[in-house]
Amino acid sequence: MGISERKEREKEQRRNDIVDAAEKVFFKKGLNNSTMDEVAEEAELSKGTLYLYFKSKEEIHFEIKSRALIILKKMFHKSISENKTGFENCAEIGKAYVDFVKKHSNYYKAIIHFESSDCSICEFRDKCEDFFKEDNPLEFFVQIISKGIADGTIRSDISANVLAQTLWAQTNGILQFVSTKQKIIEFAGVKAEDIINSQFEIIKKGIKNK
Amino acid sequence: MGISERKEREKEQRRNDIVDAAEKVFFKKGLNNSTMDEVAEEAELSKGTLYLYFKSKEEIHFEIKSRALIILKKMFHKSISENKTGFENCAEIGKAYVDFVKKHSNYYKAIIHFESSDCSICEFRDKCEDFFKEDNPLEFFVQIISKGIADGTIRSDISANVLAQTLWAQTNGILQFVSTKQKIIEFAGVKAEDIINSQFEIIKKGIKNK
DNA sequence: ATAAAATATGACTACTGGTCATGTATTAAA
DNA sequence: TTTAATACATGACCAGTAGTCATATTTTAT
Repeated sequence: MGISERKEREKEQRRNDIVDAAEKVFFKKGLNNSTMDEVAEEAELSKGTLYLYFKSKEEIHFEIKSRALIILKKMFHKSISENKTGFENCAEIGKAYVDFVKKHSNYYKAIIHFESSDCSICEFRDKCEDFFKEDNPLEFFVQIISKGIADGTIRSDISANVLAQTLWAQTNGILQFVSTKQKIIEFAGVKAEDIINSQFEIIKKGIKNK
Repeated sequence: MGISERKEREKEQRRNDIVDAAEKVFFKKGLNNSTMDEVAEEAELSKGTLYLYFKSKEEIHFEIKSRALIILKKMFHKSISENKTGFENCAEIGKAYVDFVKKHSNYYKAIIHFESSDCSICEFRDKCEDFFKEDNPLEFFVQIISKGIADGTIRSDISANVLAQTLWAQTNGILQFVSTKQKIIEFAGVKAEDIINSQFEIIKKGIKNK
């Protein structure tokens, strides 16, 4: 029987609608200035219904972050030129990330939020698994690093897994810094661009083989 | 007359007492689970009085972060061996930062909080200036980098200012990652230590001259 | 047609950051 | 010493909001 399947689809659809509504509200007014009542109104549902589909405001926000990661992963994929070396691919991915932050700064803020807090949501085993499944750009990055190690363009004394996580965390630090500390950066008489370029230069030297 | 000065001192003292109390409460229960009433009780003052000395809960938290930066800066200073090269000093500072996070994880959380949010408190010009004054470890780091460029042990194609900010932001990314994502890291079968070592290795290669 | 299950509602509660009218202590002036 | 003025302290109170739950409606199964 297809009824339960249809119901499942509808439920999924409604979850999506709620996230759509939340996105509009959160992106417009910021997470902390948005209320669940506003989200409910935007979704044309009652507040109680939101809690039928999500455990908390934070969980909706987490869903937005998941969307962000999906978009980011797609941009990573698109950025790759198959005929280039793993090392060159790495630079392409880096550029794609910078691009993503420029184009989708609101989505990036959602990523920052969950990168910088040991969110209770992530405490569940299955959410950890999520982190390394479809959603996550990191897994793809590991592949590219592996390719670079295999083709001899990336240093081989650090495992692909560790290297990928290191670069991911580092780069998040940089992007977080330039996207939340603009005033301090300009006060110091530096340009965000310079910091990003500097990051690329350091990494290039830092991971190149020999 | 010394009266107004004494009053000034007393006021400063009281501010400190309040921050002491807040620290106890925040560190024990976490910022979000702590209430101003609890802080008031711990400080043996009424809640209204807290607001005579601080504009908001966030401002008290900001003060805790400032303390964290002072401690960190001291550890940076202590870590330096005068007779070594700028390049070697950089590694010492890096180690000192890792040390700080281990020893003072609560203080580090306060730093993370303000590194990862474009906090409204920092919007004022004078707070930006603070960022580069007594409190801030970054200024000292710039000096060390400059030393390294001068003694030829650190690459000179990136300005000391830019390089320092880049490394600072990067390293924050790493430390934030390992201190908030332990579960994900271990789930991936990696050790936090490995990521930190990997970071050091990349940076060493990345900033060494020639 | 009817019972049961699933879904939706919005008034309500609990909590908490921040305020403010009302003190009380301290200092300056008469 | 008395009085006025200023600075400091208080806690009952307010406003805003995440999350709940008894009730109502719709959908499905019998």
